[in-house]
Amino acid sequence: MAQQFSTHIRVLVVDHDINLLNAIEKVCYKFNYTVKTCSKVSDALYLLMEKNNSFDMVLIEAKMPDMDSYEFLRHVTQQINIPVLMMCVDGSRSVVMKAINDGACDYWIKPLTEDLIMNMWQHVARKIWKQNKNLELMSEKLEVEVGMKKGERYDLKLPLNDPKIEGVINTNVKEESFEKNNDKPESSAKKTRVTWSLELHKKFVSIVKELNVDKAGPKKILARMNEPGLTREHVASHLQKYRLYLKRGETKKQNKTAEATTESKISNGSSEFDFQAYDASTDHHVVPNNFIPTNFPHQPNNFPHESIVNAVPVNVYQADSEEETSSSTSINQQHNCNGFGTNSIINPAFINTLNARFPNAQVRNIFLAWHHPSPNSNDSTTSSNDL
DNA sequence: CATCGTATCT
DNA sequence: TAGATACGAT
Repeated sequence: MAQQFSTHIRVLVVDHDINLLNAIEKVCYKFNYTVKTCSKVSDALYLLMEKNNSFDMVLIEAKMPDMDSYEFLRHVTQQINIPVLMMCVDGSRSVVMKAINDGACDYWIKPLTEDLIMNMWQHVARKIWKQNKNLELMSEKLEVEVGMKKGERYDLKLPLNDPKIEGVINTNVKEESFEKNNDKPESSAKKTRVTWSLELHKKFVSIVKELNVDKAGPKKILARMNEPGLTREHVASHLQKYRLYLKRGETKKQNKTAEATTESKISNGSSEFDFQAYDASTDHHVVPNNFIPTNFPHQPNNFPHESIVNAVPVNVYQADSEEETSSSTSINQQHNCNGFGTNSIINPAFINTLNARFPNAQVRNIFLAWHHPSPNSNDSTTSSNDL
């Protein structure tokens, strides 16, 4: 069963310890990953650059002799945009947080177990899903089986286990590249509504900062974002909001220093910013160890997923430390906005991707089930041989 | 013209 | 509220 999970995932493993590389490689074979190992960061970089799109994810040791792994991490997550997992014997909190802040999607404390590797495909799946989410456009809700037209999105009332899902997927696969064809004829281009996920926003912010304090125009930002489907208008609109947010932040700061004493702030509920934990520069979106991420992929309760234990994923909506934010927004509420909820929106492009990556129907369904837990998913694969 | 910034709409 | 759209300015 485990083999199905990892089908077609290509992973690059980087570590100075050849023995470990061999061990990992072996386990990767066992779970059917396509794996390439190298013992130097520079080699890894070269491999990634040489031919892009040749790997789906990277697993790298945090302390490498020849080059700073974190630099590598930042580069890969930002420029190449594939998930990077870090691993190290050092599991101290600061180190882990640094890794996560720099973009690592997980952190494994050595010694590793087979389970970690067995489950690492999930990071790729997650990434794909998030990307899909960013491009989401909510057009008219259609019946699943009726009138599918190019470029439209479908509101799949995900009936899990419903054999129709298979049909839908296959049907949609036929029409590919709906964003490539610029059919002029009378097509009233549907404007996509972009959801600025935290990830996307962080990317945005880092680009704005890098592009310098000054006028980072929508055009330039867009160019560096390199996100298919994203338009200048999208960026412009977001930039406007972001600037507003920055302004509010400043005035707030002033008010704050003015009233040094008598804090007494019960966050008057009103105008405290909720602009989605905006400010990717601070650390407060990182939460302590053993926090279970709630904002993504709800897994069926018994889904094998021990790897997250060591991870320190992000929960955007978790109150930030510096002030008790508008507390009333419960995390549970956020669940609905974030996950697939009851009605899931899935677009054809995403289905294509999903289908390509997980040709096995069962795996796809598991992936979908991931967002739509159902009581009858049973998994009990557990093996933990130390490497 | 293209792009940007702001106001306004949904 | 977040994101899209309209529109005048540069």
